[in-house]
Amino acid sequence: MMNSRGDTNGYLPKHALAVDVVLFTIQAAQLKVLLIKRRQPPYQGTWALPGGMVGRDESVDTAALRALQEETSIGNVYLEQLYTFGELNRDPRGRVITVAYYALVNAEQVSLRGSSVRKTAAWFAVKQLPPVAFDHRRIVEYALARLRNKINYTTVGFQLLPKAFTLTELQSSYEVILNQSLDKRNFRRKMLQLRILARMREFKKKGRQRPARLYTFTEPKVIKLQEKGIIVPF
Amino acid sequence: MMNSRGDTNGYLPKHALAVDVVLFTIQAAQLKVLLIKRRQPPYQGTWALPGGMVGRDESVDTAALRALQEETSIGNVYLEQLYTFGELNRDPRGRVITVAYYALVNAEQVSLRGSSVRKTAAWFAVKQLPPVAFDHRRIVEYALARLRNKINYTTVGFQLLPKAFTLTELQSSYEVILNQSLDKRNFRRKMLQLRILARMREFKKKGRQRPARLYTFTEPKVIKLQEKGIIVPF
DNA sequence: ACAAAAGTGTTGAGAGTACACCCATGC
DNA sequence: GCATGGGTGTACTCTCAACACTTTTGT
Repeated sequence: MMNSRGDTNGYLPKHALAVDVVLFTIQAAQLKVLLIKRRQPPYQGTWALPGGMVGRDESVDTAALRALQEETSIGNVYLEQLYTFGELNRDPRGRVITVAYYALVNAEQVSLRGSSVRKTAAWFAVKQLPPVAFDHRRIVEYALARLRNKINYTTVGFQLLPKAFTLTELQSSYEVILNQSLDKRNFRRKMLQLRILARMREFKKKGRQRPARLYTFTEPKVIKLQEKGIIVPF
Repeated sequence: MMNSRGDTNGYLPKHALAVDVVLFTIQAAQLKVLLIKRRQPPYQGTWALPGGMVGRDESVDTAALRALQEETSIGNVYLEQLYTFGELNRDPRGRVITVAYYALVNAEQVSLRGSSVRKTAAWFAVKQLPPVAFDHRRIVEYALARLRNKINYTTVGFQLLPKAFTLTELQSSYEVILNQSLDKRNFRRKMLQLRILARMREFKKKGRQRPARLYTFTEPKVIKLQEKGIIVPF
């Protein structure tokens, strides 16, 4: 019999606790997610989110970071807890509760540890996900909704870009995430008047067009904009 | 050695999993939280959030609801998952991970099961919390931030009111949550133009002033407003 | 008649939206 | 000189924000 915290009369149920991470990046003007091909049952041979069990002596956040680093080599990542999925039958092996996270990286800063014999990791466009294991599809949807929402009033979106970027690249990342096109002049005005970007001396020369001015994000980390936000939703 | 989901080589760490619920209500023009006086160590005699361990055969959401119903008698509650706190040393007894929730009730619809010998439950103004057990202070702060944010673009706030309410009561609940006063005319115009409220025939007569028109919330449940929101933040 | 809360409009400022052409470069 | 993406300004609309007086009731 168990009534409230700690009042367990000697019986304390324990649970398998997992973490799953939706790692987003932008490649080839598409929003992509990292998936791992499972080598063990259940769902053997099916793609799944990077994840793992939470160890006895690590925090849940640490476990999420570790899961990511087992599949990729990345230094700084923006990692944020999403939601905990605690239904009874989400894992065919039995009761497993998972704490889902999402993470954002610049495609250039990450390399997959795909050489391992035991695992295969690959990027998939969010719009064209293969069949995925467990309830991972739902988790990806959830993460995407959060990301779409959050780039409107925070600067998380900058995590997907390299340190120096052009305004066109920035706009393109917003368009890919929101899945809609934005007005170039309005976007630029809005971004510049937020006083978040520093104009660099350098230009980006790519190809035979006019070089584009490079900018950097001046804030030390992700900031929450107390104003009306960056891009107006919907 | 443990690498990724299910790849545990026979060793699978299991964890004690708790739920904690921040139950908000409005009483005497104050935002209040329900706390329970602990009867067992650790933190014996200290106030704590209602909560409990997640059982083997219940979902995490169910456990949160159950924790609430052990302390109060309430029917429908708005209950939403907040965040999972998974640090190593948040509980002096050892590793306990907690999934925090927040809930909103109308003060008239809830009655405390305080008659039990073993427990004492009481409402405390959020502004004047007593010392609380574990990291529960942080959880309350987190819940408050979420609530403040959410009433700006959803209708969760309506959960704190009875079915029929006056516009003044509605405004007052917003003011209490946001901890700031709002302009009466602007508030009413904004609320009415959302087309969410139905004007009732009845009036509320309280005392010797002019009677106030009663309204009901027309939507079946909480809705997310895709527009600019209800009250503009900050 | 007075105390108390209910109810009601207008104006100015700022932000959002829509929209089209010239510029700098490489080939 | 031309193809390619880079870069720029203005006018209209709409929402937000500030602000004060009249109405209805009970005593």
